[in-house]
Amino acid sequence: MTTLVESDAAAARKRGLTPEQKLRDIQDLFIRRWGEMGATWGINRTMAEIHALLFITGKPLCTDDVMERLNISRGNVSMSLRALCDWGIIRRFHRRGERREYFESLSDIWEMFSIIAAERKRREMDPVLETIKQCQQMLSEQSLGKAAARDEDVKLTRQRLAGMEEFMAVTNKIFEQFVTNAKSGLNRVVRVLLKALP
Amino acid sequence: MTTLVESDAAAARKRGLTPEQKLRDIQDLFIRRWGEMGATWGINRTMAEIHALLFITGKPLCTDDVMERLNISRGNVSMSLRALCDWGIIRRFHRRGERREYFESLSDIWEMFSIIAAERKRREMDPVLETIKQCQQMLSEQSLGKAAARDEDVKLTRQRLAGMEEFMAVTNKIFEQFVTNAKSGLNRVVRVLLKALP
DNA sequence: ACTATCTTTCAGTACTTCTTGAATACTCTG
DNA sequence: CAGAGTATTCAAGAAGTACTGAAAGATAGT
Repeated sequence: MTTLVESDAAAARKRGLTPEQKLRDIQDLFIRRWGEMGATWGINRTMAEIHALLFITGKPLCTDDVMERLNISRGNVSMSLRALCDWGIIRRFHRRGERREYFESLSDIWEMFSIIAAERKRREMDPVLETIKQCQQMLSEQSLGKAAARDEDVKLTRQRLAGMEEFMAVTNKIFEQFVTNAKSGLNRVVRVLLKALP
Repeated sequence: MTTLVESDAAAARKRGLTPEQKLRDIQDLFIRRWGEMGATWGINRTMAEIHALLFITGKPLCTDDVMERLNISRGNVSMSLRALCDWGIIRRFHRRGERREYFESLSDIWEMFSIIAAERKRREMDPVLETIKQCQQMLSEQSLGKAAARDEDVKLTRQRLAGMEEFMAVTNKIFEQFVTNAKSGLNRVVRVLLKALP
């Protein structure tokens, strides 16, 4: 796949494309890869590609720009742009005297990452932590009775839950740090981490 | 959804289930949640559930145990167990004098996390970093020619690529730390990080 | 109020992924 | 080595997701 893309671009260059076309090819390379990555992380490929496009060009684009560039339908673009806005990693924006709306990506990757991390923590990790606590509560001596609570299997499960709780709690904490220290602070976090390690 | 599960379990308790059944209900609660979470992270729900089952019970189980417990077909269980083994987060294992094979989950969550992080880095982040470098190379003055290389749009894209490269590089580094410090070391990493932060 | 331009929605379709179950392969044991 | 018990594979079908295009909904200008 990559090979195909590469050789297309390479061939094109030799055939003497305009600089604009070359730039476009290079951007497409990035866009595709980003889309592929998104797909494996549970983000729909098209949405990831649209975001990659807005990010990599660094320019505000309108619906038709995106449609033309990525060959997708108006409806799809509309829904995906809305979703990206909901996530908060692109901004709608309006040009005086122009009818259509433009969209542009946040430019700071650390900030985008913070936003996404916060949201995924809230949506996916918090509920798990809650469930773990609930399970622990249900496995307590009060809930089960003394005899049952001493059962080997119960003890094992309790142990596993405790391990998982610790893990989730620490992970959550790290996420929180990333979130509250967004932007400038984040770099600090990372520098601290990297220096402190062998 | 949760409410349904909860109230089922609660009702059952009142009807006087055996301790084994109660334990089972509680484990199921965890298993479902874990499955849901997996799904949003690009891991197939069933696979996540099988892993959760092996993890939470802490006991070796055979194919039929899993089939019966989660109501899934033999073929599906077989394939999912293999995939989990490939990931390296569960172990196949053979009991003397018994014909069938058993499976058990690693017990250390930090270790499992390391394993998964390493693999996803390799499969998903490394290729992106490589693509970014390739794009940068193609945008260099040598590749584009002097005039084109000074173009505003080219500069913008170069800037975006640089930002992304930094981000990916740092993230990769963190992942690497997690991986090489697996197990005991990991806790240290985390403690360092958490203490160093406000 | 009408029109031109742009956006959103959504039913239907295309595509992808997951699951099953039956066929096949493997592996012990007598 | 026959056959019982188990495991694996894989084609077909089911379920789930994503995408389109056309129609309806907005909004701004006249």
